[in-house]
Amino acid sequence: MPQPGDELFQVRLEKLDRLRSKGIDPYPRNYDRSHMAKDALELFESEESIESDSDDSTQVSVAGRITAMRGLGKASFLDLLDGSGKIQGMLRRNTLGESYEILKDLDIGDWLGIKGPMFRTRTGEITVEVREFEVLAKSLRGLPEKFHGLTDTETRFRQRYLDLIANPEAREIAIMRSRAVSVIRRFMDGRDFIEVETPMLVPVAAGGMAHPFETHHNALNQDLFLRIATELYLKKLIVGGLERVYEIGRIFRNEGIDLNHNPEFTTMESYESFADYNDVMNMVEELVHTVATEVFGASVVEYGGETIDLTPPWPRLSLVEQIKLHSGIDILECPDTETLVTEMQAAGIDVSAATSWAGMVDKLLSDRVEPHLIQPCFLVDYPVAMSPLAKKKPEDDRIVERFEAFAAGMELANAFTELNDPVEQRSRFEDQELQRTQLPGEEWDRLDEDFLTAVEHGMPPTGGLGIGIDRLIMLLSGQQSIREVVLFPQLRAT
RNA sequence: GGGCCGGUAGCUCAGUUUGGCAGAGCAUCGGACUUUUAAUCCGAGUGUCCUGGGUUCGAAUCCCAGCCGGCUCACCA
Repeated sequence: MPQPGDELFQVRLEKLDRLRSKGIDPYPRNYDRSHMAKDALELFESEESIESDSDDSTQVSVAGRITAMRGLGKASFLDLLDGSGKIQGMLRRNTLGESYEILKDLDIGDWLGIKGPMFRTRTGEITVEVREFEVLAKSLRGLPEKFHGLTDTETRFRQRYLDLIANPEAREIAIMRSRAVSVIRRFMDGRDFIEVETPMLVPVAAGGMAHPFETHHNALNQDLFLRIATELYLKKLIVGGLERVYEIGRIFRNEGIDLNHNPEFTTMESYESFADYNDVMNMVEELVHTVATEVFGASVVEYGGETIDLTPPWPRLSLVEQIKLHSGIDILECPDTETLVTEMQAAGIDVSAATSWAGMVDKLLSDRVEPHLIQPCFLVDYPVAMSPLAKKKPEDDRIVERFEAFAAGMELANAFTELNDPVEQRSRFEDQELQRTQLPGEEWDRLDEDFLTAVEHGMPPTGGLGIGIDRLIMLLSGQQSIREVVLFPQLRAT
C-alpha cells in the first residue's frame, strides 16, 4: 500500500496537481447519474431484444470506482464498480479528442462518471461508449491486486472497505445481513410488535450470565456496565402494558473471541404478553424460514457441507431426553453436583472446568448434544437451575418452560415463558447471588432491584425470546466465522 | 489465558529445511498498440524481510524475547 512519502503516493499527488492544472476539480460535489451499472446493462439487453431503428442505444451516465484499466493506445477500456456491480466503459481518442489525455492521470481506485450510449464489443460485453467523463474523486492509494484479490484476513477486517471493493462475497454478505434485519423488522411489525430502544449503559449487568464491560460516568461519578442483554428493560415495558415489544441491538460480553464470538454482537429480543414458550417456538421457526426465503431465496441452506432444511415445523426435543440419548446420563436422577460429576466422569467427560451443577449440564449439552443438532430443532424444558428468569412447568418444579433453537450444531435462539411471580423471581436472583459467592469462577445472573420492583407491580404472562442475529446470518449465508458477518469485528488495536 | 501455524515489495506469494548479492506475477513508471477484459509487447524502480536482542566473517534464514494475525483448547451466545 502506498504510504505518504512513498513513490506510488507521490506519483498520484502529482497526477492530482496535473488534473487541477488542467482545470479539473478532482473532488467535485456531485454527479448526475442516470443508471446503476446493473440497471444500465438490463436496459441495453431489453432494448437489444426489440428491433430498433436507431444505431445508438439510450445514453446512460454511470458512476463508480475504476477497478481495472486496459489501455490500447488511442482506445482504452476500464471497469467501473458501483453499488450494483461492474460495467465496462470504452474511451477512444476519436470521440473524446483532447480530453482523452486526461486518462493518463487516472488510476485504478479513482471514482469516475461516464456518459454515452451502450454497445456490445466483439467479445460480447455490454459497454458504455464514453462520450463524456468526469473525475469524481482521485484516489491516492492503490487497490489490492486484481487477480488474487485481498486475502489477508487481518487487512480484510481492519480495512473492510478494501474487502468490500475486492471481494464480491463481502459485499453480498453485508447487503444480505441488512436485508435480513429488515425482514425481521417487517415480520415483527406485522405481528403488532413495536420496536423499542433500551439503555446500553446500565447500573447492573443483569438478564444473563456473562462477564460485563465496565465503564464510568464522570458527571454522575458512577460506575456503569455495558448491557449483556436487553431482557429486563424489555420486560419492564411489558409491565408497563406495551404488550408486544422487541429490540434489535448490540449487546456486549467481556469474554473470549473466536469463530463464534465477538465481544459486541446483535440480538433481537422480543416479549409478547399472554404468550408462552410454545407460541414463541412457532414464531421462531416461522421467522427464520421467512428470512431464509425472502432474503436468501430458499428454505434450504448449505452449511459446513450439510444441507439444512429450515421448513417448519421443527422437532421439539426434550433436553433431558436428548442428554440421556447422547450421554446415557439422566440428569434428573443426578440432582446434586457429586452424583452428576460421578456419572459424567464415568461417561468419559472432562469435568475439571465446570464447577456447578448447571455448568455441568451445560457442558453435557454443548459436548454431547449440540453437535448432533444439524437440522433445525428446539430443545425444550430446561432445569430450573440453568434458567433463573424462566417460569416452572406446572407439573414439574425442577423444570422450566424454556427452549433453545439449534441448527448446524449452533445455538440460534433462547426463549422461555417468563417468570412473572415477583416473590419467586427474587428468590431465584438471590440464589444466583449466593452461587456467585460460592463459585465466583462461573458467571451468574445478577439481582436487579429495579426490575424486581417492576415485576412486583404485576407482569402479565409473557413469552420472551432472544435470537442471535450474527449467528442467524452465519447460518443463512453459510459462513463459518462470525467475523465474516460483522463488518468490523473486534481485533487487537495496533 | 494454553497449544500449533504464520508475518518477505502497494497486493498475491516464492526464498527459511542446508546462513553467502532481496526474488516472481499483478500494481507503479517510460515506450508501442483504436473492441480489450488476469489485454499484449519492449524497458525500469520497488523493501524497517513484523520488532528488539543474540550467535556468526556474514542472518529473511539459526537462537531468545516481544508484537500482530489465523486455527485450536478453555470460557461463552
